[in-house]
Amino acid sequence: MVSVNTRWLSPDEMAAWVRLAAVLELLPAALDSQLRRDAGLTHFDYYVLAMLSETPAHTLRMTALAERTTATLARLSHVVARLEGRGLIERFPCPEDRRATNARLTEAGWAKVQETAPGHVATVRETVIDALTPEQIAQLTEIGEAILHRLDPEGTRAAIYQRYDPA
Amino acid sequence: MVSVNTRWLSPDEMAAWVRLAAVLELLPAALDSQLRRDAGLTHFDYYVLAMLSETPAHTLRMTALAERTTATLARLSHVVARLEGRGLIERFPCPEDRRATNARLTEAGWAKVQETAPGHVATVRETVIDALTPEQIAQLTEIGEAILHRLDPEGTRAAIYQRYDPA
DNA sequence: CCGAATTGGTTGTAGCTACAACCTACGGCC
DNA sequence: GGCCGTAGGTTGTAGCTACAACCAATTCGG
Repeated sequence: MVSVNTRWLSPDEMAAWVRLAAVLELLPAALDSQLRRDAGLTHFDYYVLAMLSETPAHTLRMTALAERTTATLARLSHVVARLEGRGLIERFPCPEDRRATNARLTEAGWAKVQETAPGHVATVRETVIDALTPEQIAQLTEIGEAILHRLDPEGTRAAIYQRYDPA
Repeated sequence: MVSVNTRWLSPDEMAAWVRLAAVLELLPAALDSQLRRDAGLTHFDYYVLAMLSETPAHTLRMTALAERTTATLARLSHVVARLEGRGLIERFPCPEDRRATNARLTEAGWAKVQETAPGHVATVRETVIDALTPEQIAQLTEIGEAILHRLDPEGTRAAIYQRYDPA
């Protein structure tokens, strides 16, 4: 099964990949640890709350929420169940489609987002945004776009980011 | 505790961050799933074996291995214990320092790396490297460097990548 | 309409990671 | 040369994710 003529990485490619791999390992840990320390939330928990907070009624169907957070429905179901247990989210059956479930931010959940957001944004600035020049920000957008196009050609899972178009 | 004047992200910054966050979520999953399917290894398992395979004697002290894989010693200890149970790695006390433990690739472990590497490299090419132009590869190296400098100013945890210098 | 396939979601469980507690060996220092 | 602090690792456990099995509601073909 082993290909006899693998195209190995050139030194330039290796340099880029090794750094990306290290970022992949360290950055999620850094984000998680700030949010856990300051708000008792994982990064994914926060993302779920944040996505709900950006809608007019602070409400989304589970499937829509799963798309916006690039998660599987199973994972989302577990996470929302925990957040519901903590009183930050409430679930109720969708009137239009009786298969579906809506998730809505509670008052406490909305308050949690508002008090957590500044610290999170500050961390993102410190570790990523403020480390880069404006040109690099633009380059990173293009690079991210290119990689996501390979990871998810249909754009079904990560459809959200298209709303944030720099143009 | 909430800062009254948070510097929120501009549209350009938001565009870059949202894409990076999506990559952070999807890329590790893609790498893990290929390696799990084709070799029964997690991406971290593979990294551990790969780092050992790059040394002359296929041997490293646990602490050194932890640095090269940017992991905590506790995590590495669990992982190596599992890989040892599968016969891919063996541990033995370090002669020079009786506190220390050496980890060495077994024959089977070395074979595993050789048969797994091509498929892994192919995945890295498909999802990242071949999606980018040579200019973008260079830009990604710089961007990764800048972010890592914030995540780990001392360079203690991710010292390895300095060996792969494009210059 | 009626049955099959599909959509929307939940739950059980195995496996990995983080965190903290713990143990042994080495080094300095007086 | 004994004591304290630190370095090097291991282990126990709680919590999160992935995977697969499962169930109910809807849609579609004939």
